[in-house]
Amino acid sequence: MGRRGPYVCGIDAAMDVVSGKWKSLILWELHHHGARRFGELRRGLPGVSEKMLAQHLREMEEDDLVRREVFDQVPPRVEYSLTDSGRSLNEALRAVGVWGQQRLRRLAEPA
Amino acid sequence: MGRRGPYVCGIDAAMDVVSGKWKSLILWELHHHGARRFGELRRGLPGVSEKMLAQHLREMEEDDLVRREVFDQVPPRVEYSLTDSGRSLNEALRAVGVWGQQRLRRLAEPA
DNA sequence: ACAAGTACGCACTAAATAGTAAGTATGGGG
DNA sequence: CCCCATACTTACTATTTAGTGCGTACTTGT
Repeated sequence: MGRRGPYVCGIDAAMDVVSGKWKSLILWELHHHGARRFGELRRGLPGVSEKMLAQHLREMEEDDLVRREVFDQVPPRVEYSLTDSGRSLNEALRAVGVWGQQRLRRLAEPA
Repeated sequence: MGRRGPYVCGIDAAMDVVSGKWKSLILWELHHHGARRFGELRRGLPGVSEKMLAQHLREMEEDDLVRREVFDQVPPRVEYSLTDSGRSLNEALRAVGVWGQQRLRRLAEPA
């Protein structure tokens, strides 16, 4: 899929790992719910398909943003949580989220 | 192109306007060079095609991130600069850029 | 016996995004 | 006269990304 470098600067390197329709939302979900199972995440992200969710989680695992823990049970149980790197990325995105909320307000009030 | 809403949260609303291979870099270029002409931007973003640059600039103008000024001269002169909204988005992205630089360091030192 | 829930993988299709090459109008330089 | 530069647009193609639906293996519930 994506490129994983070479990057011309930090923003470039960061945007590469968050670009993907659901990645920032996955980060957010995991951040404020802690560990979540595949199905919980799916229900928390209305509209995501199983395929995309799995694919994004794989990539984020490869990029060391999320940790995947498999419990040897039946029915299968798999939990996802943020790594330190994922947590700090999510924090770095906070200011962006605030900007986005202002944008939402601007869009809502056409003045 | 994209969606321009509806958005489930601020991050979503913000990511929508910065997603695009060059948008964050355009923001950065305009931020630390001030007003720039089309050709200057193109030369400042190695690898961008004229088509993509024009397309991204149109979208960013629509999203009120950049301002476009046309000078009635021959040969044509068009200048792009950040709006207040674009400037504040760029500031919000600063933390993300810092995170990305750390990632670059991690990628460089495979330790 | 049969459907549901679990966490996916795979094949196929559709849609979005990006690249390439050419064309537009104008004036200056060789 | 022809080419270069400016700032694009358009047409066509290629690549990437996303959506749909089915299959898997096992267990509990009806």
